[in-house]
Amino acid sequence: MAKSGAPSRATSRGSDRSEQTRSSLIEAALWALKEHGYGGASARVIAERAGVNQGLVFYHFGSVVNLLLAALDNVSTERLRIYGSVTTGSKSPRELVDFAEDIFRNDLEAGYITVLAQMIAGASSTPGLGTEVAARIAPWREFARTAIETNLGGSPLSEVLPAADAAHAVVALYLGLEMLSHLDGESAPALALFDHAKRLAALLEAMSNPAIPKES
Amino acid sequence: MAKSGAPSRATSRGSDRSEQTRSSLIEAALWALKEHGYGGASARVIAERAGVNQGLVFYHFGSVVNLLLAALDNVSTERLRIYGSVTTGSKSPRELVDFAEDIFRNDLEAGYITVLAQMIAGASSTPGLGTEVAARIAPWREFARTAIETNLGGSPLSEVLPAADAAHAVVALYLGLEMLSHLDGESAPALALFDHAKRLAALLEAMSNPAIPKES
DNA sequence: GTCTATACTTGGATAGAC
DNA sequence: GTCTATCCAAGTATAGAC
Repeated sequence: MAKSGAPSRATSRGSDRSEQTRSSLIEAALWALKEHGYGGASARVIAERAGVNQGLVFYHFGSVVNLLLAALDNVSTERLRIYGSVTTGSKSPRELVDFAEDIFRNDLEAGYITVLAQMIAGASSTPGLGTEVAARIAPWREFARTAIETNLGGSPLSEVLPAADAAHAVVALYLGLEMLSHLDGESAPALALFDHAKRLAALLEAMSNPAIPKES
Repeated sequence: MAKSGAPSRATSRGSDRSEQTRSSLIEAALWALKEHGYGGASARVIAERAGVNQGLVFYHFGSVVNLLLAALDNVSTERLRIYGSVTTGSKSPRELVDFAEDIFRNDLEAGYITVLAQMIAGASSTPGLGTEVAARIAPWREFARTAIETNLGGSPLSEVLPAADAAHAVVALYLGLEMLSHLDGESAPALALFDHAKRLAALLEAMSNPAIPKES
């Protein structure tokens, strides 16, 4: 049952040489998506960035699209690993906005939303890609829904605006803000919105508890 | 100073043969953007749809990107021609949401937002395209700002949320909702949001005028 | 001035080397 | 099993025909 060629270091499964090229290709794919968008994320560009032969994209992933999906998979799991643990605990509207801002800033800086937006937009150009992308970002959307649900579930706001619809709006807003930020080359207008949202949330809290300054 | 070749019908400037191919190319370009996205809007695909030789794209527009920008120009002017006249008149928040919904439904159906989103996303792949697109959609954004400004300028909401920032959010939301609608193949969740928004607007109105059922 | 046939470039994919 | 050299298709652009 000996694996095959090189007998030297058969420790990690799948030969760590293979694993190395795979991961460097994935990293390069993410870079390409952020830097050159979906249209500029070609096998050649990605391979050059990774410092490997262009054909390896197809050997390891079968197609460029599959590589991009694998990259998206990586981002998704990494993202959920970071934020998944923070989702617990009931928050006030203001704290929830703070939380949302943290995530947005972080995602924006890391380029996660760029990757997401480019993959969604690119799905229009590549038959069959849409459902794949949709499946992969379903956890993102579910995370948003849960965060809103568990933190505003009891609030009167949830009566007039169901968590599922609110989450849909939030995700859409994230996407749109990213695209405009990217287009304009500045994220200030997007970030300003969170300040306003915080003020609105504070107002909302004040209205819910009209005259209860402290209750510990 | 005779123009040149065909003397037969020199009525419309630029020879109407030329004008005809130009307009059919623009129409085909819009179709391609909606149907196949930025990445699928190639000279060959567009020309085939228009029923003309592929080289004409470059003769008439210089490059594919220029053709796409011309198409975006067409959409922009058409859109402003339709909505520009409706912008006047002060509306209540509820009426404003109604107005926004009308525009969104119309734009979505016509595919205008798709074209917009694809061009913005595609700008990441094509150097220099970003500024061109930004310049062309500036009127769209200005229109949103003005509509909010003139209709909610006096409202207490404008104190905590400036019209410029609100417009930014609205445009971003439009873009994001379109992308998700396109991805999921359904626009119901997006449209549901307008119902909620209408209810919220009604609530807002009721809160502003606590106990004035009629004043005619 | 308008259009077509052709040249050139880039990108996806695989047959075959190691 | 891993990778490279090579092939083929698609895309942009232009030289030259009408």
